[in-house]
Amino acid sequence: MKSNFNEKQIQILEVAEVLFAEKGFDGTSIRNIAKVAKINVAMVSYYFGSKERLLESLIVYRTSDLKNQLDNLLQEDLEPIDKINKLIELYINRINSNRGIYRILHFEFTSKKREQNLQAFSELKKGNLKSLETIIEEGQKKGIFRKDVIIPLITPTILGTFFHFHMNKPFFENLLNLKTEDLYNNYIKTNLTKHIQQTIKALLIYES
Amino acid sequence: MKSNFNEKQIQILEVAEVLFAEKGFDGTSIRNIAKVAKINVAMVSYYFGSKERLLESLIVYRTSDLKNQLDNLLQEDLEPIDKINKLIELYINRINSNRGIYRILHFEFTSKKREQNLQAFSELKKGNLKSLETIIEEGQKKGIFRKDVIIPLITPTILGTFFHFHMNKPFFENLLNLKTEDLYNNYIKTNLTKHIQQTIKALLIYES
DNA sequence: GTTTAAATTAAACGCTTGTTTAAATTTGTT
DNA sequence: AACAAATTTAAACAAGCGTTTAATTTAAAC
Repeated sequence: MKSNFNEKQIQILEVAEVLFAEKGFDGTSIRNIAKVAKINVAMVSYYFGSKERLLESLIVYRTSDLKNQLDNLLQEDLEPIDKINKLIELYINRINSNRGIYRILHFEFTSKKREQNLQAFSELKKGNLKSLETIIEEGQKKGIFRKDVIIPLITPTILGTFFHFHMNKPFFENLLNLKTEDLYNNYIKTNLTKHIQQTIKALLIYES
Repeated sequence: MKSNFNEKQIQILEVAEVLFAEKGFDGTSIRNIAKVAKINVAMVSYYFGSKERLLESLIVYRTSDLKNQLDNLLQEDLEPIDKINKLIELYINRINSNRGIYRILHFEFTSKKREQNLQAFSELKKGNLKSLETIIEEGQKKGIFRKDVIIPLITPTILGTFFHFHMNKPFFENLLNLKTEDLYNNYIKTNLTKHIQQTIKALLIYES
């Protein structure tokens, strides 16, 4: 898919992503973005109209191809539990390599004041949930998954675990001795991913 | 435990809590706090020194008695799994009835720029983890809990699930038809709490 | 090469920010 | 009642905010 933004716009968007993620939307000024991106303050208004619209553009720019990735996964020929594991891996990989925008989404779109812009984001989440539902129902029909799980609460467990870990990065770096960025990333890719997969598997398959 | 803050200070703190939670630290101005609390803008500086120190005071004011609650739980005469369930309930109840401050902690103390104030908060988290560890090791000794779980990752699953649900409140209100505040609260108290307990139990007890 | 449109700039706009000042008021003590 | 200390106030401060303006430079079209 070709992007609707030109070079200059992308340059601004990517600086904005870093700064919004680092210091929040309110904590970042247009002058701050302009300085880092080495452009004039007026360029943001010129290209995006306003600071608020810059944020919207950023979200469009970064989340437009997730749905495709999920659809591809659904059509693979795998056992339900393997699909779940792959979905967890996909989520974590994706969020982990787009930390900036997901941090921004997490921080800015949970507050009341931005509820009006929520629609596109909300549709994205509903689509994601639908994909998960499809996989789980398939597993239930096959008699592999238990039927008393509340499917909409599984996403919070997957994403919430990851986010809570990542949002408390300094704490866990210290606690688990993850001194370098590589060690930290590796811990996410292996231990944290495995923990989440293990947790969801236990939840779906366990029979008391 | 008696509070170190006088009436006027508490009045300011509680308004600040509401506004910080609602609009974020950067999104809330001292004049905004002053207007809602019906005091003069200068009073914040007079009583707390600065806006930043107001935030620190707020955290002290709201988190000073959690440790006691956890210690009491540890000394109860219960099976490990019941202690875990009670701990989950305690966490959720506590966070749920102090949503403001936990939202603020979650939002403000995960960004790089406030890392220096993190120490007191970090100690709190370490203490909480220690309590959880004690319970799980007890269960492992008794042969009830599996031994290949990564204990520090259980807290992210418990709290992360809750937070992710709560941070996406508008989405889940819509999805699950929780039209009133009462319905929403009740869903947390019953279904969400049960989901988390079920998840952690499955994780701890499941044997492949 | 001239004309037209797009991009970029510096400067200014009015407004809000956190904090300080110094004067006024209230409260407590003798 | 008189004094001192604590509290509260309105006003001012400099600095930063998002956005707009109008002039200038660059690029494209003819």
